[in-house]
Amino acid sequence: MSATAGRRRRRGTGHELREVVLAAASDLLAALGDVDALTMRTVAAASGVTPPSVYRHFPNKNALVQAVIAERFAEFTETLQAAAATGERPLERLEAMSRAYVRFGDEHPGHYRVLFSATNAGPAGLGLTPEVEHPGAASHRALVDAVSACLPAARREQAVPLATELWASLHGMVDLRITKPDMPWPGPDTLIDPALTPIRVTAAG
Amino acid sequence: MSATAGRRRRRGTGHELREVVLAAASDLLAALGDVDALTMRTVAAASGVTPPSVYRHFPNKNALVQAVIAERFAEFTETLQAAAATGERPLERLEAMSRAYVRFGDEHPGHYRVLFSATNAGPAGLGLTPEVEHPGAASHRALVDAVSACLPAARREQAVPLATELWASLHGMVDLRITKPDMPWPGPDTLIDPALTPIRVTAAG
DNA sequence: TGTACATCAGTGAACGCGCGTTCACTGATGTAC
DNA sequence: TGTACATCAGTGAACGCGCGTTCACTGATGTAC
Repeated sequence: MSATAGRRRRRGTGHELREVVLAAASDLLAALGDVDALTMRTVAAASGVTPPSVYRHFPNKNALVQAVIAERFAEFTETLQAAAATGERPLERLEAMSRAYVRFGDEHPGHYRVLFSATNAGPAGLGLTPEVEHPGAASHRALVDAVSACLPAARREQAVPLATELWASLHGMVDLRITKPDMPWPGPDTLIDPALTPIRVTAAG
Repeated sequence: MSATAGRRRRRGTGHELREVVLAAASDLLAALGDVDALTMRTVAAASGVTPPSVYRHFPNKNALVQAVIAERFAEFTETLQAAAATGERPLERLEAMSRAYVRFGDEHPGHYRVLFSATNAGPAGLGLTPEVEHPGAASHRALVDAVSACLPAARREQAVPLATELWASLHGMVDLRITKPDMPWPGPDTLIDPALTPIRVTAAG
């Protein structure tokens, strides 16, 4: 993040600055919570470098943002999976995963918004092509799998709608807690338990 | 929206253009879904007028945006209350209100995002002062009241957390359906019914 | 070991653009005489 | 009824700014001889 290295970088190790720039952009997006508010100039300054240097490592702003998003989605997916690994029974694992989801949003509100609040349409949209898999697809699969594991084989076809409904609840509480921090929000656990009720009912009944 | 009136407006009726500008800004925000993507120039052009004319009726962009938000929140609140009026029993009324909430988001995705997705912090934040009531406070009260009416008197103190949880579910499904339209979303009714379960349980048990 | 050279990650300056906003001005209107 | 005037909602042009991005250039480095 500082300019100590300057121009003294050695040949063949040119990816050092790439890492620095990526980290700076990630930190700035965490603070800003908005892709449009990020500028190449502030990324360069936070990396201790002039703006054109950033273009030696990323062809344009969108490529830089996409790289950060890919990194943070990977981290998010790992967080979910690590939490799920702590439980014994499938329902415990799903509950741990749900709590980890909300905790990620609470602890990284800026990143959460960048990952989940972008429209990908209109002028502010990211240039995602339908050919490539969405960078958040892995986390979505993790959630569907965790729900599926709770259901008896005969009801597995309900995993997708049930996971979607759970996702909506989790996303809603995280997003509202971020955008309306002044409201008297109940603790996350108060909200997570009821969100799991439909899955418990389907699993048991 | 057209330039027919031109400069021929009469003294004392100067609010005609104010209405035109307000409607143009509202339509543009519906299409853009993002306050930052709205420009005073496009508002002026859509109103059939030059940019400085807009400043005869609104002191700056933020004031114009706030006026649109106030209008649309009022419309949203009326939509919720009108839907609630159709039901007989309190639970029917709350269900009708929930459906109206989701329908509003489906039918006015751009406006919904402008109303509920703004951060009010950071560079893109709206200049809301804590002194004045939030423009969406009335709709929130309507939801709390509808939940409260479903509960026996002894459990009324749970109205706020239960309403918050319902709000999170509704907001989550609307927001995700808007931002990820390519996903295979189940119909809204499939998602609304489970979201009401905690309230049904609390009302009955 | 010493020197000439090719490489390429960095720089300083600038580009064109669109933005919110301001300025002096204009000319159709309603009013006073 | 006719004319001079004050009003003020509109205009055309421009401001300063920050943005993404490009350009020719530089100078420390590793390599070949």
